[in-house]
Amino acid sequence: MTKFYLTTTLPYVNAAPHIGHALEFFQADAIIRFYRKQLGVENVFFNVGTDEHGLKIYEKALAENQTPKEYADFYAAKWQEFCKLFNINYDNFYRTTDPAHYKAAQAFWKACDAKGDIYKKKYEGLYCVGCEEFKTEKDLVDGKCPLHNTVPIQYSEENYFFKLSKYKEELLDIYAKNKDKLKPSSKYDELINFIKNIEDISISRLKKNLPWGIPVPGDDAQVMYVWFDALTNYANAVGYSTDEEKFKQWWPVTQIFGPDNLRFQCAIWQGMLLSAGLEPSKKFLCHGTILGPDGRKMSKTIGNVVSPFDQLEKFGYEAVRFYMLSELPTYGDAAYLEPDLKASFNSKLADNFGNLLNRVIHLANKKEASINNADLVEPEFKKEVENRKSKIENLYTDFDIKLACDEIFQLAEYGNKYIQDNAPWSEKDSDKVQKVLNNLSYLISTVIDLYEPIIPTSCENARNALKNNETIILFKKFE
RNA sequence: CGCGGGGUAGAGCAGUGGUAGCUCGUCAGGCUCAUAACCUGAAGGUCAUCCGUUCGAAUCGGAUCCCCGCAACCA
Repeated sequence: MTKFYLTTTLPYVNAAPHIGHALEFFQADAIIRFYRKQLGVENVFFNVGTDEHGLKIYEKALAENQTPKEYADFYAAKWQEFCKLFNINYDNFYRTTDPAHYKAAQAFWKACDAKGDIYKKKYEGLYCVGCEEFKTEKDLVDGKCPLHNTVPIQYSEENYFFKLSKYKEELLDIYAKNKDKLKPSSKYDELINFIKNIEDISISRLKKNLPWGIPVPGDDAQVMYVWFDALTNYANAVGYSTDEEKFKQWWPVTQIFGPDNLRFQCAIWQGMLLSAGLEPSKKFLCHGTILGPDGRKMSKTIGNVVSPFDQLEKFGYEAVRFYMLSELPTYGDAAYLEPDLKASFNSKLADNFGNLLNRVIHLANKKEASINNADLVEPEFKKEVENRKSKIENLYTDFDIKLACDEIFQLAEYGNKYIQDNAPWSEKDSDKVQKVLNNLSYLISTVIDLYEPIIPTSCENARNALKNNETIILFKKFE
């Protein structure tokens, strides 16, 4: 049986979830719900979690008079709450402070080390805490990190390095042979460019400077660089180093992440996998950035930040989710516009889909027609619905969520056209009425199935209403 | 020449070589089962500009102009 394993990136626990996270989680959750339907729940695995080490967290925790662990616990709980509020139905919530993660990350380290890919090097450099990264003089502008506008800390350390450069050719080869590994293809050149200039990376820090990390195996003076330990989670989550059978079943992973993660997920992490002797990730989905209503990047200074919690309160999780999945481009940047959210909800869900459901049930009750009999659906009608359905399923399979939504909308619209053309309300022949309404009930149940990954709660309500011939207002329109 | 994304109907977007599409909005008509919903038709674009490749370009190449991201929160 085919297995499907999907993971989001693990958000760094130094801030509350924002609308961009919501996008990533929505997309992942929609994809996973689709695959659960296709393959069965036992054949899909959905991993999310939190990244909880590193200097930034250490410093923030100290500033708030907490231990780093307390600080991380607080935020991890917040993220779990976030998932609950937005109905993100994960199979596993991974925390990098989990003791099991320590072991697995160390096992991963040892595997790379055994391959001869980890070496010690004295490093004198400027470290930017914001980036969690060493900088060279030419990275700096006026002695400051251009990304964070801060003066980097002068470090002189002997650290462990990972021979990432060793895998340059192999990585290039992998991508040359699998150009569709990364979606969207527009990111491909950027990635190749990065890999061509790839260098070995520092993967540890001195423990006396940074106690908040996973100990390097066999060297108590050092802890792993946060990125190194965090990335291994994708493998560890499905049993790397602890349950080989399980791991074999699920690996390789499909990953979804934002544009800033491209190099980490597609280059560095893939190099680590090669070193550890594991298969590279199966597929990468790189979503876009949600911009403020003014079309610019969200910023507190400008004041164009959209909060997922505010949106939830205002519109409910499904309207927000529907808007972000069906209206915004799946892979491009897009502005978050509340008027568009309302308009798309009103027209596509309430007027188109909800209203169709309502009028069909109304008519069926009024005309005493029995519906929901899939065997009696007219072949030609059935064929039309099935054709559209398989087209939509293909779009889902290719992770083109927005395009799939467009087609589902068209299918419901087809139902509205059909009922209009056949006008069962003025039809005298009760057999004909019966047929038309039964056909429509079949179409509606197909729409319900196809929309379910996007708006699960409403689809369940719709299914119940259809089954019990209850007329309901499925979607209440926004003012 | 720092890196990258983008400029397609009033708005938001699809569309990577073959007669310009979708949703919303607007206008006109129809229907009346339904959440003032539904259906039909129409108006509206020289696909940023220029040059080139091609039988043929929104789509490929070059140049130019403009917008956006690459400081903090952060996908």
